[in-house]
Amino acid sequence: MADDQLSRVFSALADPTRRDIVARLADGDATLGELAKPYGVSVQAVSKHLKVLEDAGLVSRRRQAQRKPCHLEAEVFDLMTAWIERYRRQAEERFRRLDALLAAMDDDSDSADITTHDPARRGAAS
Amino acid sequence: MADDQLSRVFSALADPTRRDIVARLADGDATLGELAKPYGVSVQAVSKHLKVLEDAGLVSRRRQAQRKPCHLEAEVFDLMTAWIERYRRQAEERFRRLDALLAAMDDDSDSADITTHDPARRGAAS
DNA sequence: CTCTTACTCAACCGATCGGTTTAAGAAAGA
DNA sequence: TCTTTCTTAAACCGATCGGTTGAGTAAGAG
Repeated sequence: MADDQLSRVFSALADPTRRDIVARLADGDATLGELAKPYGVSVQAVSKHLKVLEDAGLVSRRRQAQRKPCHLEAEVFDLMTAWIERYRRQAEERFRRLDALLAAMDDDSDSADITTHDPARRGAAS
Repeated sequence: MADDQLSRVFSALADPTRRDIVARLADGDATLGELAKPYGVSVQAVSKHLKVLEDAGLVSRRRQAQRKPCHLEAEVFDLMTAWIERYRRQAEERFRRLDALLAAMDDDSDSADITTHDPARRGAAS
């Protein structure tokens, strides 16, 4: 995997177990042992998941006696939403312009062939 | 990798090349050949990237003569932002309550009721 | 029909991933 | 100190990933 933070964050959240861990940490800090219980895997496996989340900056941990509770660092979410929103907006702006163009061509129709974008596709989710 | 769509979307965007492809498609549809040019890898490699994006629902393609232009399906972004916002909000709400609790304990410092936040509560995800 | 363009399929390769088991810290309590 | 509890490290394994090369398909253009 690439070593930039955005890649690490997306990659970390690509795993359902790690997303579930994040979901539980949104509710409150927890230790490795607590986090590991619900899953049918070893504590060591969950420890690895935690390390991935930590490397992505999504989780921080501070030693506290023997324990080392995990804390969700929600700010990193902003990195993703910023990226996502940027290109969503860009795509939407592009659609807006295309729709305007098509509308204009509808008014005075018989010029220009438009093969670059099929308006029938708009709004078709996946 | 897990086979649910959220995992596929996060996983697809965990790769910088694929994010760059998405960025370029936000600017307008493009063919495989066009997309492949800037990268120092084979056309086949880029074709694989496109397949990953297609399986995630981020890109659609329709045959058009020999070509098969790629089109960005920006609606899938909503799936991610919904997930991200949910847990960001949840974490922020939690912080808000904790701050309020600490403030209350500061005001009248011996009757604090710590049961308002139950750390054992489980949030389901994925 | 042949040639060229655009794309895909299949096999392979090294690296990484998610999991295991086994072993080794690190900190508190007896 | 010895024990117990919680966490990490190391080695290993099968599966998947990102890339390659080489051959194959689809559809104009001559």
